[in-house]
Amino acid sequence: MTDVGGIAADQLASYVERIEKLEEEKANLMADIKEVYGEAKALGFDVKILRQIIRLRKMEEHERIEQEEILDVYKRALGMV
Amino acid sequence: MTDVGGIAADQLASYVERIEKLEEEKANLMADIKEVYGEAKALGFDVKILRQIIRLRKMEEHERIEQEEILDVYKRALGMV
Amino acid sequence: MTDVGGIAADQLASYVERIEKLEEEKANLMADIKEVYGEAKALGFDVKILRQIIRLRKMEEHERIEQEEILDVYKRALGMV
Amino acid sequence: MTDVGGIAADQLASYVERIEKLEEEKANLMADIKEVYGEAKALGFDVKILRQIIRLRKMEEHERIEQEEILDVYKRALGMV
DNA sequence: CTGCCATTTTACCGGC
DNA sequence: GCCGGTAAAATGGCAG
Repeated sequence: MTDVGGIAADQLASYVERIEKLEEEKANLMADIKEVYGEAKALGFDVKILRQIIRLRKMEEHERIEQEEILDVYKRALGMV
Repeated sequence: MTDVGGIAADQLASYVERIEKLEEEKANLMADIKEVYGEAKALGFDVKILRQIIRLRKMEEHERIEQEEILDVYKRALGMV
Repeated sequence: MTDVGGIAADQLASYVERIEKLEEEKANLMADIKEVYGEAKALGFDVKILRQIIRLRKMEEHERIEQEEILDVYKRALGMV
Repeated sequence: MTDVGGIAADQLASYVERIEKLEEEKANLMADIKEVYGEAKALGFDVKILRQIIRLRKMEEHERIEQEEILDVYKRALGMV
């Protein structure tokens, strides 16, 4: 299982590489996002509020999903499958 | 400053859109990363350790050494050898 | 600063102890909470929903605070101190 | 099962109360812990490392050793010496 | 027993 | 330089 002498070392290296590549892309995106916030700020928008907006819009979706889940739970509880 | 009446509303909408688009891409990447960890796990690698490796490699070498040294000092002070 | 040979070792040990003690109490509380959820579940309540209730009630308070904060931000933005 | 009409409503309210009370105590403890870390920091201790220590001490000794060993194996496999 | 979701914890980043 | 809040990582519980 964990004999990382032999070909497993190559596999391990491969996984590490793939993850690091993806993480780098992610870091770039995060930097982009930050930049956008910076721009907005430079134009006078309140970043804190802006973040709240983003969060709320995300939540609205989640909330909808969640509501559906609750509904579903109750349906099941009532045998309405 | 924050009078979001007039063209500013458009700007605000634009920023929100841009951010949400970037965040979506980010979410996708995160899903990809998760998937890679899943693969590695399926082949018998220890995911927890793998994450540690990724974390360690993110640090500058000297920084990592330094932290390990401090940790060691604390361990000795506490008799954790 | 970090010469942990000498009295500093005692200090360090003291901090570690204090933290561990508090963490233990916290762990106990968490166990208690879990137990309560377990009881409720045993009586037929849906734990997931119950958690949502708790979360919502907590949020309502936070939301209120948050609203006040936003209001404050806008007041400041408008020079209404 | 989840018909919360009748006496069950009282039960539900009771559970909510109990949980909220426990959560409040938990919040207090968390504040205390934070305070202790703050004190330690004020005296020159490295909080981040201190947290690592606490985490390490939470593990069983042999478990900790084992993890360190696996980590070492992975490091070698990746040429991180 | 595995994968998923929620919770908790850690680290980061900005303002004061 | 610290402190607060905010987001990411990691851990743990639960269901299927």
